[in-house]
Amino acid sequence: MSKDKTIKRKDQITLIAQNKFREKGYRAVSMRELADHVGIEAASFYNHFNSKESILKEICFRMADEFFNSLEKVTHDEKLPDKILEKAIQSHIKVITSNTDASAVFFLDWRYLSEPVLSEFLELRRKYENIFRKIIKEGMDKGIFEKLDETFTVLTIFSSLNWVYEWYDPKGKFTPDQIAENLSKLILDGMRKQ
Amino acid sequence: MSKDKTIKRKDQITLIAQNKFREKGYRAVSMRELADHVGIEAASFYNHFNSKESILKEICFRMADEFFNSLEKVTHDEKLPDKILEKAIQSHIKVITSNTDASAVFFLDWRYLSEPVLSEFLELRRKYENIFRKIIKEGMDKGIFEKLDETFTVLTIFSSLNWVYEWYDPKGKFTPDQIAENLSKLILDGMRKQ
DNA sequence: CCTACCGATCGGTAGG
DNA sequence: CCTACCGATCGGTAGG
Repeated sequence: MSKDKTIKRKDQITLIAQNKFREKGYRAVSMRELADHVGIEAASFYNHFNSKESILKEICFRMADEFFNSLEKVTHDEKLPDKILEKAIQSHIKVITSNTDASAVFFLDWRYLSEPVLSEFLELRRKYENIFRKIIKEGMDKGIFEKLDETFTVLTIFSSLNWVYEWYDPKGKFTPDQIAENLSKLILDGMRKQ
Repeated sequence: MSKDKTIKRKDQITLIAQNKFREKGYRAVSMRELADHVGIEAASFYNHFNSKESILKEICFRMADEFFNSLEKVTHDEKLPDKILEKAIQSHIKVITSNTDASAVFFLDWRYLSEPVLSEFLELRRKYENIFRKIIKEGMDKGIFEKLDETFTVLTIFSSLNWVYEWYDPKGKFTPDQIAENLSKLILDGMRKQ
């Protein structure tokens, strides 16, 4: 029970930290400010986290997990490169739109991670991007996609996907599925051999 | 002559600040660190700038100027929506690739601007985006582009364009013109009516 | 989880 | 452009 309570408090802190980091940026949020929102003293944080940075680490690596778990299902289910890519985009968008605050931190504040955690993080990101790259390469090799530079294509795809946290509004006119559909169409039509 | 020297020093500071802000993020760079790189004492900054934030302001608004000036020429020269959009993308990419450090600050650190400057900045950005939006709307109305949500389309275009500063390498395999060409193709083919 | 506190560093100023 | 300095705030610790 005491264990349960601790875990809950840790989650609560993570949630509030995500929100404040997203709003002001990691470096602009102090432990005292975070403490005010949680309703404890700043010193009490250190019962749950070793440092300010370890909160950031928690947020960034949780998101990485989400992305990987979500993508894994897709690559098992589909076979055709354009279908896989479509589903992968959908899965990626789902993760972002379900965690907009954490996404902002994941995409913007990861740079404040220090070594060796920083390298771990970048390695994860590279691995994730490589899965997309492989799908794209296969589509090009099979003549489904136009032959373009792979790195360039992956970079462009991710830049449009990874901006969604910035403008997605749960109460807006697009559902996550509609965003994914439109984005897929725009991207796939641009890539497809004509 | 004394005036000339002052202006040069100010430019030198701006250049170094761009570089450090890009590398570590605005909030993570101290006046003392900047001073070390410039080769003066931290206190001496205040002969050139009123505050740390006014350096950031200088960088952000210089970039805004560059974007506007560059776009203005394009909209005067071309008439067809898809041609205008192509040229506008090229001009946008040129500005980014010619100022990668300043671009990073422009795209990431503008959020540390405080009011009322922040609102001024956002207003400029909105104006710039609206020029693109108009071009796109015209293309849709004329049946050149597929009818999609304009906001969505503009957001997606900018997200892929505005990520270029992150990976562009002057010594890499793509010239700015080639990047613009590939990006235009990917985007326009995705949008064009088929 | 709190009180009490630390050294370090921050942006900025006074005065020359 | 520098020396000398300011108050405020930072992340974090000791000890209970």
